[in-house]
Amino acid sequence: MRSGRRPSELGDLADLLAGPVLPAARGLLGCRLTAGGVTVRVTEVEAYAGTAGDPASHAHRGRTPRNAVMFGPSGHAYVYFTYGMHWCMNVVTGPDGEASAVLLRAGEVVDGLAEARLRRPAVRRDTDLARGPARLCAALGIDRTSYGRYLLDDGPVRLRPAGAPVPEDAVAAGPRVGVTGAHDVPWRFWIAGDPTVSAYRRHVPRARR
DNA sequence: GGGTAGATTGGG
DNA sequence: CCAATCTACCCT
Repeated sequence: MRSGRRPSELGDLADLLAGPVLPAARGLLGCRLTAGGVTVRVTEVEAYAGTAGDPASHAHRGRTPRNAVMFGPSGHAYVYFTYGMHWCMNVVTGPDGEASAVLLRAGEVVDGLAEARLRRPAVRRDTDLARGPARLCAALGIDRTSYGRYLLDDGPVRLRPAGAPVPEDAVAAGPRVGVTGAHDVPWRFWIAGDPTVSAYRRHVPRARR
């Protein structure tokens, strides 16, 4: 896409995702993700570089069956299972062969509210439905079946450009949540003041038993 | 093959 | 603060 512009067309979004991960992460803010009858507006993301110099990336130690899709072309979903119970979703970015990706950390449910509530019955406030990477996937019904899916066509999981562009000065940046290292790298981006942005939690290694 | 830490969440 | 719950990945 033309540099400095947020994606307004599907082609712009495809070009953005094919480029460097940091602009891609910022540009994903405001985009719509639809799955399972629910649509969210993305409000918080984190960038992860490929094997080069990002110890927090799942691709840091090279290609494995789990992270294989990260090494492929951009625009596909990298979905992983963690803590024995949660699914999280990334959008693969960068050129084919480079394993960068953007974690979708939170969103605002803008359509399919009833469906989202069915999947997250304990939630009280609508702003909590997709407030967190695993909560977002739960609200949308995203699991292993979404692994590798291309997001820019008319498949079951669809990513679309922002309805209203997010102004540059409305984007805040800070350290990534839950990562053990690289706390000096401000690769988490969110829409400042948005109530659906997840709370920051410092990573605490679990005590050994 | 075994041991361990994990891009989290919900409850106390 | 801590348990839940299980998998991918590295190696005591």
